Amino acid sequence: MPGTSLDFSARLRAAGLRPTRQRVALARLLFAGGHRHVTAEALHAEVKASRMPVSLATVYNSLNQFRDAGLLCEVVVAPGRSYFDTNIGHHHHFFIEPDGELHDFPSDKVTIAGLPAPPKGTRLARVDVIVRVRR
Amino acid sequence: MPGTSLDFSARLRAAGLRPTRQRVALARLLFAGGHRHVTAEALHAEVKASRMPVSLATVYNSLNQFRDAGLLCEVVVAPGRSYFDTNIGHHHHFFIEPDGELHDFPSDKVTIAGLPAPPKGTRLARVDVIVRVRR
DNA sequence: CAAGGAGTTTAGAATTATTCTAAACACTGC
DNA sequence: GCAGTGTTTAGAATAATTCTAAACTCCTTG
Ligand SMILES: [Mn+2]
Ligand SMILES: [Mn+2]
Ligand SMILES: [Zn+2]
Ligand SMILES: [Zn+2]
Repeated sequence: MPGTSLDFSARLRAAGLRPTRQRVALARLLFAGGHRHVTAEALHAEVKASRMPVSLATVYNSLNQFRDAGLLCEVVVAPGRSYFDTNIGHHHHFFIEPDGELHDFPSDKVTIAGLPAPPKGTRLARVDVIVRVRR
Repeated sequence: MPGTSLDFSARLRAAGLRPTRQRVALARLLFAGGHRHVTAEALHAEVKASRMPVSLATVYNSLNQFRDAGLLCEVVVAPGRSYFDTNIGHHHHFFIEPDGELHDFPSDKVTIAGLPAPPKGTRLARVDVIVRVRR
């Protein structure tokens, strides 16, 4: 029986976050099913429809905390449009331009060769590839 | 003698834009020197310091028009942080995380192999690679 | 080289995404 | 249970950007 509150409590605690009712409710929405790409507003709409509504500020706080704790990552595709991504493995994205849909694709078959060395005094943190497509 | 107003007028006209005083002033700042990565606010500050100040709304309008006309492209690196880029050739970016600096690197030595086919009903528009580095 | 109309600029208001504030609230360890 | 600290919340604030509609200017036409 996956998806009990206890699972999410433990997971949050393991990440150094108190398992409050709000965070557990959000974690369930985010992590119970498969991977998701979700905006703060969309997640707020979802949780508002549940029996345990959560304020928008808490949705933002929680998403930022989850990201900082490594439970999520954030993908910025356009000005004012950022998605929180429950897939934290190495992968890249298709961005479908008119609708704003994001789709994952695995990075293990993608090879990026010939990248120049990072500028002096800097260390590589991450390589983001966004493949923009149109209908 | 590169950089006369006439050059920029012609260039704007060729792009289908009326060469107004404001657009010419902005085009000079953007295109007279080498390639630039500039935010709307930064360009507004620059043009305010000139003998021909331009309103912030016009800076935004012009940057969007220049981008739509293919004179610029826009690079989004973080929520609420987008740069207008006078380099419209194929290239990619280093993003230096704490400072927010953007640096070009040419794409001709970079090979991206193994990209999956675009989702059904879509056509590839552009591939953005952002290499995020930290100090 | 006049109009005159379409396109452009502008100040300021509006919108959107996000963060801040500070008071109320709730986990947690004792 | 209680205290204490961390969390939540409504609402205000901030930041980036767009909208509005009135004033202005480029450019074509006569
Ligand atoms: Mn954020
Ligand atoms: Mn824009
Ligand atoms: Zn993803
Ligand atoms: Zn560039």
